[in-house]
Amino acid sequence: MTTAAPSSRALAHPTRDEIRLESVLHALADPMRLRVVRELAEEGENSELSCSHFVLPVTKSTTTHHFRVLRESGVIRQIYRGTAKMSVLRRADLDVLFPGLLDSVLAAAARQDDRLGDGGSEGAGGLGG
Amino acid sequence: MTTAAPSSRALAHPTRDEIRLESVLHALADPMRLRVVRELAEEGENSELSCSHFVLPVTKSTTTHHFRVLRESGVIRQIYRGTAKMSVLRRADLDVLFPGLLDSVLAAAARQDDRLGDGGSEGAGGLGG
DNA sequence: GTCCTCGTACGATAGGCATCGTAGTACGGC
DNA sequence: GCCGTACTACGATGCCTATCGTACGAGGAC
Repeated sequence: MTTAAPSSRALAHPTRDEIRLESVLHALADPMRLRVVRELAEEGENSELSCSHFVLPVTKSTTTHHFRVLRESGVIRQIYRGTAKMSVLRRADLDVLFPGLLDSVLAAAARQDDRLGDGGSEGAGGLGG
Repeated sequence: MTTAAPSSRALAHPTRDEIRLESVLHALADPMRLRVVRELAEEGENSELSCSHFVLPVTKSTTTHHFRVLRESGVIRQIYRGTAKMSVLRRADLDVLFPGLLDSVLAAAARQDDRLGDGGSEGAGGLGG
C-alpha cells in the first residue's frame, strides 16, 4: 500500500495483536483524547485529519503527547504527509478485536454530551491558550 | 428483597445522573478492577459478592481502594451486610446511560483472554495479522 | 538559500494513583 | 464481655501522566 510519498519518517504502531483492551480503555478515558477520537469518527473511516486540525485547550506539546498515547495504544494510525501528520482511526482493527466497543463508547459520549448539554452553546470554559 | 437489616452504615454512591463516561472508562481500564467487574457480571445481575470473595494478588488495603473507585465511578453498588460488604454491578444504570457499553467491554475482555490464552496454558495460538 | 509552519524531543513540575503496612472500627460467635 | 473476622482509614512511597516551555528538525513557500 505504498501510497504516494510516505516520507522517510516512519512511526511505530502496535500490530492488531498487540492492542490491549486496558490500553484502549485508558486512552479513551481521557477527555482530550476522547474528543479527538470522536472527531475522527465523525469525519468518516478513511478521513485523515492533521494534528493542527484539532483545537484543543492545551499546548502543542501536550497535543503531541495525547496523539502518541492514542497511537501507541492502537486507537489511531498516524502517517506523515509533508509537514503535516495525519491521523486515522483504526476502526477496522478495533472492530475485529473488540466488536461494538468503539461504537458503544462513541454513542455513550454523544449521549452524555446531549444529556449534559455540552453540545449546545455554552462552553463553560474559555478556550484560552 | 427482605434482606434483613441494612445496618446503620451507609455508603455514598453517585446517582445515575452523576455517572460519567470518563470515570467509568477509567475504572474499567485497570486490570484488577476489570477482573472484579467481570466476575460480578458472570455471577448474574443481582448477585452480591463480598469483597473477601475476590482473590486478588494485592493486599486488602489495595482491594478496598479498587472497590472504592468502582463504587465512586458508579460501576458497582455496595452495601453492608453484617461484617461483610457486598458488591453488585449497576448494570441497569449503566445500560440506560451507555447502552451496550458494558456488554462490549465484557465481551472484549473475554475475547482478549481467549486470544491470549489467559484461561489456561495453551500457547498463544492465533497470531493473526 | 532563507524563512515559516508543523510537529518532535527533552526537561521540569505537579498531581494522581496503585501499592503497601499498620492501626482502628463494626459485627457476630462464644 | 472477649475475641476473631471483615473491612476501613491514614500515612508513606514510588511510578505514571498531563501539563508546560523551549530548543530543534523536516518540509514547503518565496
